[in-house]
Amino acid sequence: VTSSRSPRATPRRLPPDAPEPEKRRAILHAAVRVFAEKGYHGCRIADVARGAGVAYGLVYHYFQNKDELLESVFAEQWTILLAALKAIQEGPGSAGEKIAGVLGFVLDVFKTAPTAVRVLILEVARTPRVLRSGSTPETFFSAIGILAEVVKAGQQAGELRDDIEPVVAATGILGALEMTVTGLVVGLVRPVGPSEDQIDLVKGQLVTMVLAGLRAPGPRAG
Amino acid sequence: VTSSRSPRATPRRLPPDAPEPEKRRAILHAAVRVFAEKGYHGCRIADVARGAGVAYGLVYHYFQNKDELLESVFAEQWTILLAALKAIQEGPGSAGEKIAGVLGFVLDVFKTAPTAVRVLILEVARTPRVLRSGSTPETFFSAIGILAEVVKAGQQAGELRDDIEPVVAATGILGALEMTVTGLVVGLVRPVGPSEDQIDLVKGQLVTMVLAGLRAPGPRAG
Amino acid sequence: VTSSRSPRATPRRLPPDAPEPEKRRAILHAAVRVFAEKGYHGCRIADVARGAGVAYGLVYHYFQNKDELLESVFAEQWTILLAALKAIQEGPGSAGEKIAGVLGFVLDVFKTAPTAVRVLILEVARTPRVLRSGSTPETFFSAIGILAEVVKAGQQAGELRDDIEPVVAATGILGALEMTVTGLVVGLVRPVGPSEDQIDLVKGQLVTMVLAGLRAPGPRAG
Amino acid sequence: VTSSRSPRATPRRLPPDAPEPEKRRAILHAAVRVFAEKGYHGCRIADVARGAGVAYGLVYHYFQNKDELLESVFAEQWTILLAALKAIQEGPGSAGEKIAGVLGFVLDVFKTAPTAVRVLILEVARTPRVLRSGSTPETFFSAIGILAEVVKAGQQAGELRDDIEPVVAATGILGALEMTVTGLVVGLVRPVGPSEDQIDLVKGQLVTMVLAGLRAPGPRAG
DNA sequence: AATGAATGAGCTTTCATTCAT
DNA sequence: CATGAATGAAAGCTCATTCAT
Repeated sequence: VTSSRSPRATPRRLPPDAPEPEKRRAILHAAVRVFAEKGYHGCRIADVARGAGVAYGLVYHYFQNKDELLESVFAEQWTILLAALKAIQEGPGSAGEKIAGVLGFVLDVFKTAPTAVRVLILEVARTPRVLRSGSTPETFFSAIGILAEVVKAGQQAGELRDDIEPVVAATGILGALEMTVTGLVVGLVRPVGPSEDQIDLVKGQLVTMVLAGLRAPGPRAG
Repeated sequence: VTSSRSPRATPRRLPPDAPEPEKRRAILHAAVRVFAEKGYHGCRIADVARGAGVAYGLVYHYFQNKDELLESVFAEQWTILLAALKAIQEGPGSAGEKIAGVLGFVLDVFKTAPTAVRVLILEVARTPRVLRSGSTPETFFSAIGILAEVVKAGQQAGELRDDIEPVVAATGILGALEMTVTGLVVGLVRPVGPSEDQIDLVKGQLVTMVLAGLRAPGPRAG
Repeated sequence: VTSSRSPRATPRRLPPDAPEPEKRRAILHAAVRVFAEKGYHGCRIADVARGAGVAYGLVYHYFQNKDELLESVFAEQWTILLAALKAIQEGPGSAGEKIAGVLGFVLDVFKTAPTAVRVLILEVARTPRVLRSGSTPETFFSAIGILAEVVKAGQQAGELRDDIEPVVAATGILGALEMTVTGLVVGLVRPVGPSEDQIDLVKGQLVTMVLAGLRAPGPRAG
Repeated sequence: VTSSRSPRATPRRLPPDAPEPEKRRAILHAAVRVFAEKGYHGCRIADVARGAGVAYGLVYHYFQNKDELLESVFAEQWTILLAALKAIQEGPGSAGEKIAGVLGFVLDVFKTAPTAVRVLILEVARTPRVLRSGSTPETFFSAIGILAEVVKAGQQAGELRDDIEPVVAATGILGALEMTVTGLVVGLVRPVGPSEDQIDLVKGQLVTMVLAGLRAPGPRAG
């Protein structure tokens, strides 16, 4: 693992104005695929280049090094996910509806882009320290933060039980979600090649369970 | 010329009767440490050998190769964990108590051996396909199976709600547990260097939440 | 972790059209030298690379692994030799002349490139099964086949005695040739540093003996 | 190749009186087998020990090191062969009969112990310099020497043509013999699993050819 | 922007040899 | 005599990274 090399001199990110070159895109996409397929360490940049149909060296033209490439993959995926979560958080609806929204969103994305979700889910928090720290502050744990906000709001509104710390609750929720997706990915929860209906079924049960676990044991809430 | 070698006659596993050699133990222990510290790929067998205080080659005397070594680490840890889960499952108590027991057990172990738990938690299901498949059938998913049994029994006893499939429930529970441990490990849920009290606190909240999520919405159970 | 690699898509052989890179040549040449000097097993890749004046890794850029490298050496040398034999076979002249031609050709080559011949002669059929089988069908035994054809033609023309099977004859001829070259190589037949005259002398005697052994015991051949 | 290690301190040959220990025998036998099967370098002493059914270290009890072991194998085999050749040389009969005797002897031995012959034939002169030189003066080339004596005697007796140097003749003869055996071993000359009759056939043709090649072109000798 | 040959440090694996028992 | 665990140097192979074109 050569991660801790030089202190990132020129972050070869694009100048903000220029349109993103097509091949950079291709590389990034290929990286997601290869990454999802072989994991962080099994992912050789030769594979990525081949997968993108570009020359070996071009990867290094667009990305400083392997770590920056993978970091970009993460960043991109997380940016999307976090934006969605934030939108849900700031949108209308009760805390319960928002939580259900988050669970539903992730599982819906999974239906259309299991590979990307797989990358996000299976590899996060298992990548070298260096990769996570600093340069990519957006991680699973940002997601936990957002969800914790939702929970806290729900508690203050009396909707959710308040004998559980928001962070603990959020952690549990996302854990359950992640493992469920993992289960779907590896074919545990359901036979592989996930039919959408099955996923919806699972989604419903997951939402039920999670909300029941958080709902304030109010005066006969139903 | 590795080509003309005959395929290892004697699998380097121990004969089942013989007592395990002290140094094999040492290597295994060192492997857990190094593994936990550097992750699967950062783990060089040179480190393991040094950590165990043995010569380089001895690792290869006891283990076929790096993969088999790490596989053994997994297998060992899982064997322990699964045995404990099974004991809980087959022991006395209601489904709720058993589930609480599982959550408590894992978090208790974490208090005494965070490193080992970390290995189990952080690296499992993130290791190369090859490693997981076949040789080590005991994985996280066996654990899910056991827990699903507990849930099913609870449902049949009318103790737990039955509108959630046991596997889905078990997946959610273990997911929440895993993410909680991860949170503890990476210092999200609480500041690092986990004081036991804090862990107990978290444990209580997790149990509360999980059980609330599963309990049958009975006639005013309180 | 070599396990999860996908089996090399592109065989590192050259595309048949492209001109052979200069350094590949250099590596091959160096391999012949080192190989001849130290034999199959004494031949370390590091030596070859150093001998060719290239970096270690480049060897693996052009050749899959050590075995493939040495296989290429063999293949190349044999290709040359077999082409020459075929040319002789298909050329003009009596069977006796052709046999003499073969013997002469090999010994002449030996005069100018003893190293290469040495590789061919001393290492052939002593290399691991794997190396010989399949991928390099051109071996000593193809040479025997060609020579057997010559013998058979000579027999049918009444020039050579026909109470000996062509294959047996060819085997004997090439055996005598090989051992003679070996003798020259190791300095048995003549003091080392073979003077050309001495070789010519030996050549003459060998040809005499071989032809006498095969000639049809005709009506007073003289 | 660790051949050139220390200058053989204690040649751990047995004291000449003691009977050879049974296990030493076993090791030697196993060495022949493994050697024949895998060649000089593929032959690991672990294999030999296992093949002999003795402990790893015992090999080192009886033999200084790997080279000495293999040397012993050679020495033993050659001792037998050279004794036989010498007996033939010093026995009665014409030069032609003696040459035929040598060819016949080797091919007969091959019928009963192809493995041993294979070792002798396929590996000789391909083993590291060190092994051949000095300690084991008995090599293929001693055999050539003996045969050359026979030829010389035949020439002086007017039986064999004298326009060929004895050494050259002997080299050719043994070369033809070796290659023929090789051909039999690898199944070129005849389908594998050599039926004895086929070998006898080949033997007859080989003798015919060799003698015809050497016989003095006398006054109508027939 | 694009290419891919070239580099070499770093890691895994092998195996002859030693030695305590 | 006999054992086999222990040692460690040596060599094969990988792959991130560079660079001339």
